[in-house]
Amino acid sequence: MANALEVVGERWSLLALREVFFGCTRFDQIAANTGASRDVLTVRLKKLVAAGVLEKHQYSEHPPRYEYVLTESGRALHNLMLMLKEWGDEYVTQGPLPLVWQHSCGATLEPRVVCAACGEEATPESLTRAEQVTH
Amino acid sequence: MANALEVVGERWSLLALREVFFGCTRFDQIAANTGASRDVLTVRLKKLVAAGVLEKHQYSEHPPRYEYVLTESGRALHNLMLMLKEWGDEYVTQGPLPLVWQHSCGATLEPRVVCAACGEEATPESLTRAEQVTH
DNA sequence: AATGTGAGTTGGGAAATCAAACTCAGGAGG
DNA sequence: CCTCCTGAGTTTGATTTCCCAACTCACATT
Repeated sequence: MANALEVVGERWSLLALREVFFGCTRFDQIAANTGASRDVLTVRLKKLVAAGVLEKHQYSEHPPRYEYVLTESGRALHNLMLMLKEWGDEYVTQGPLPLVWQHSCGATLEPRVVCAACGEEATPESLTRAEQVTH
Repeated sequence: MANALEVVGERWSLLALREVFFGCTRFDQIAANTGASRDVLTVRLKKLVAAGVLEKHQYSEHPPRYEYVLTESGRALHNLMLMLKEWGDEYVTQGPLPLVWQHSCGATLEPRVVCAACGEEATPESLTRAEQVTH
């Protein structure tokens, strides 16, 4: 957790990534939609690129224009963002939700975290420490 | 997401909550295990209590001693923390993982986010915007 | 009486944040 | 050709936060 937070735990990082997920990949859009100040956003995006979460692509040479795209590592943050939104929706946000996801099965998405092996929910009580495993 | 980050998005908040999940519920323990400075930790814990994520219980009157316990809202952060750890393990942490969870089914936990309705994975491609729903 | 512990407070300097203005490269319009 | 506009940052100067070490205060222990 601490390692993950080193990379995406600073203010604006996750909101910037949310914008990229939404297809807002350009600097000015991200700045406008997140509310981050431009200087801080510059630093955050550089850090995310350095960490391999985003890549900076030049999509036009004349004039020089850039966009930020997700790497695999960045795309893998989708689950984290779903849970963050879910918790916020459930316990923080008052009134109507600004966004509701519909799953391809037709239902309104209610995300659940399960064990990949057995499909049962991963609750705090269902977990115990395992012996060290080399990564 | 932004609302959730307002509550748990500041530095040390999630690490403090991790400690409480681990059963380290006392101020000095949390400070030592997270590395947060004591003054900042004081502010964070107060904010988490105010937000209804933690409760401060006095478990001894003479001498006066306190512990922080999770509310339902706090316990609901478990999923978020699992995903944060999972992403860090997968894309940030080098070398052996400091902690591996075993699910009650016997397998090493590999958390997956699925749609509660159909049990299929909730990928970015499987989601579309739904119409507004009152909370 | 002296020392220890838990749970913070306090103080001062370093670092990060903010908003607004500025830069720079390159169109677009007249 | 001259002026205005846009995207993508930089710069600047004024706040806020953060960090760390030392201090407090109420009890307990030796």
